[in-house]
Amino acid sequence: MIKVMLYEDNPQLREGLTMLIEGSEGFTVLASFKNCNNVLSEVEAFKPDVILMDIDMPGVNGIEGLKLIRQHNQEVKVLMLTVFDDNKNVFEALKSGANGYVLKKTPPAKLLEYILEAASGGAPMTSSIATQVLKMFSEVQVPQGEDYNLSDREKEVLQHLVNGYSYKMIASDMFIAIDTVSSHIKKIYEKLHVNSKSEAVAKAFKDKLI
Amino acid sequence: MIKVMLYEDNPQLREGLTMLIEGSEGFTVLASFKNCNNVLSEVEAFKPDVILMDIDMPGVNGIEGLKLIRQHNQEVKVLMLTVFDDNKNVFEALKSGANGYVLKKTPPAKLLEYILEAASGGAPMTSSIATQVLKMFSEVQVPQGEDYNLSDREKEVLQHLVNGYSYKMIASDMFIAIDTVSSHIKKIYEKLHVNSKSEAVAKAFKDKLI
DNA sequence: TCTCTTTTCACATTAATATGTGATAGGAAA
DNA sequence: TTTCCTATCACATATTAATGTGAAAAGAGA
Repeated sequence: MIKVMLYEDNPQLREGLTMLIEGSEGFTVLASFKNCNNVLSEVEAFKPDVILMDIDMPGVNGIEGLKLIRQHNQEVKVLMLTVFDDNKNVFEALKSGANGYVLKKTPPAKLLEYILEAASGGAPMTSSIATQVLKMFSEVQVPQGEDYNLSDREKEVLQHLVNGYSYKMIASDMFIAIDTVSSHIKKIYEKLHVNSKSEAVAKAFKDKLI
Repeated sequence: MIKVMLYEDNPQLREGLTMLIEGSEGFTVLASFKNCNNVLSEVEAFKPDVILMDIDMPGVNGIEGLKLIRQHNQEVKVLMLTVFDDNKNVFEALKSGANGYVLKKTPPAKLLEYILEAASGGAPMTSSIATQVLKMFSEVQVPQGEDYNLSDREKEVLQHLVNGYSYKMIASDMFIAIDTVSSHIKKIYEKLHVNSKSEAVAKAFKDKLI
């Protein structure tokens, strides 16, 4: 028996969902609320398996509610329920530890399937949400950080610069003369098109050379 | 009719998949290959709707193949196919623009459903993959980089350091004396526990102060 | 073989940085 | 009101960094 809790401000939808879930074999609704104002004590009291969480609610909304829950409870599965698949909320919810994200227009049968999937450790997502999630990943595209053709020795020196070493320290660390360090650094600056240590360090971070 | 291309090194599986897809109403296999060595010209020649791409292949593997494809073609849907749901590959594939990620143990009927879903712009994912993807999101948590209590003016100076400005440039940019810049930087070094520009810049990047 | 790149070193000079000490003024907090 | 922090500026000095010029050896590649 999967124990469900419901957070949804619309009374009709709240009733409808309750009836749907209660009327299905293997599911039960422990309680339902119209906002997350007392989410912590409620979840603590009812100990549900899955929480259906609307995002747009007056008072403490669904995302804030999720965050509150996750501060104390990593176990309970939280399935976000929303009308819109807008990017910002999706990202925020997933980042905050949601276990799934489905649209309200999901057909009843599918919704029960999603609840079951969440309860058993899956990550149910409406297709349009999954597409968005993938898009977020591909937007993380590292802009193919240029290579600048640094030689091995030059990379080594750059790494030392990033670590905040002075020429003298680099020289002693690499067992070479300070003038050699200077030579390498001249070459590095030339290749990176910079002319100071801090610019080189910044570029190393930005282009993920290190 | 959904036009599918297949990259899979195992001959049995390649044959099996071909038969499955060819034998299904509305699907056709344009061609299949055992590695991605010539993926660009092949995709260019056949213009498939969906590519089923194995990850572990000798020669150019599936992830490299995907990257190659995405350099020239953003349209074709690429569905990654693999035995393992290991974290590194999943992330790399999604980041590189995969449209879905399914395990080989997926039942045939489900696989066809996934292909269809990919073709129509969805993002099919095996449940275990979706769970992983969500986990990645919640791990993105920025570890709340320390604050160091830099004053506004100090943050401004630090930003200039990160941009590679010299004391002189900062002074002229902020309309203050170079000695004032020096004072600010002394204070910054004190607060960040460093004692050089490049260390400060590195720390700024590492702790996301800028 | 010749050329190019990398790695190494040296000497020299100017510019920039790091650091110390000290001072003034305004605003916020105790 | 006194104290603390911030922001400003000044002077001084030692260290470090940036840049130029030049050179030699080793290895890769044409």
